[in-house]
Amino acid sequence: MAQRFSHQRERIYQAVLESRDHPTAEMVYHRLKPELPRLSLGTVYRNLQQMAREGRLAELAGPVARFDAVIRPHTHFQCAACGAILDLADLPYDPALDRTAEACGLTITGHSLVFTGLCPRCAGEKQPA
Amino acid sequence: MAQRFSHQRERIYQAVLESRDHPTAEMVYHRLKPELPRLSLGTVYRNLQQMAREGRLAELAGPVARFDAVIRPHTHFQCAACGAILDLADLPYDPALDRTAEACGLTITGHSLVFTGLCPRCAGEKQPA
DNA sequence: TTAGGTGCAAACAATTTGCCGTGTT
DNA sequence: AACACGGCAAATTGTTTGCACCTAA
Repeated sequence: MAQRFSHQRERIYQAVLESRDHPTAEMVYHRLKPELPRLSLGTVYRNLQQMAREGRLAELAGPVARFDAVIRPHTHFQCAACGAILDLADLPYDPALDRTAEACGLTITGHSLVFTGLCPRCAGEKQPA
Repeated sequence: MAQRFSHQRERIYQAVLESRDHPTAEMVYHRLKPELPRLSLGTVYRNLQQMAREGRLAELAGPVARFDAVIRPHTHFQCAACGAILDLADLPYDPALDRTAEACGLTITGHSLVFTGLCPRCAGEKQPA
C-alpha cells in the first residue's frame, strides 16, 4: 500500500501547482509532454486521482452532469459517501455575496454554494472501526 | 426556431421536477423507460440540454474534472464565456457557513463556493450587438 | 406542408484498466 | 527481490450527432 517516490508524480504535482488555472488532466498532459515525451495520459489520470484521494490535490466538480428543475438559485448539499444531492431550503441564496465578489473587479452573475458532508442515511451507516 | 410541444420533453421535465435528487441524464432515462419504452437516451440528453439552455432547468457542474494544488479551502470564480477558473483570494472561506448548514441536521465537512460571471478578458471582448 | 422532434446507431470525448516491462526501496 | 509505477492500447463510460421517419402546428 505504501507509495513510492515517483518522478512523474512530482512533475504532475508541480504542473498543477505552477499553473494557477485549475487545469484538467488533458491540460496537465499537454504542458508536461514537451519535457516528458514518454509521459502517457493514463499516468496523468492515475496520479491526479491518487493525489486527490490523498488530499494532496483538490478536485473540482465531477464527470457527470446533473439537472435541477428548481431554477431559482438555492443552496445544495452533496453527500461525500453516496453522492446524493439535496436542496438546503433553509439556507437561502445570498445575493450579498455576489456584491462582495464584484469588489474583486469581476462581473458577477451569480454563484453556486454546495456543502459537503454525510447525508443522514450514510451518517447512520458509519460504524466506528 | 420556435419549439413545439413534445410529449417526451414534458415527461423528462416532470421526471426532473418530481425526483428531488438532481438526477443525471441516465437516471432520468431509467426512470422514464418503463412508461415510455421507446424513449432513447439521446432524446433525454437533447431535451435536458435544450431545457438547460432555455433556463427551464438548471445544470449542476460540468463534465470535465479540474484540479487545484491549493488544498486550503478557498473561493473560486468561473467565467461563463471561456470557462476559465480563477481563485478569489480576497474572498476568504467562511467556516461560519458550515455551522449554519449544520443547523439543517446534516454532518457538514465543508463547502464549495463558486462565483459565475465574465472574466476581465471576456468582458472586454463583449461588444454590444 | 413545414420545421421541429425522435429513435437508432455510430461517432466523440473523458476516464479507467489490464498487461507487462521498469524503477524505487 | 518485491511491489509500486509508467507506457501503451483497449475497454468503459458519458455525451453528441447524422439520418430517416414521425408529428405538432
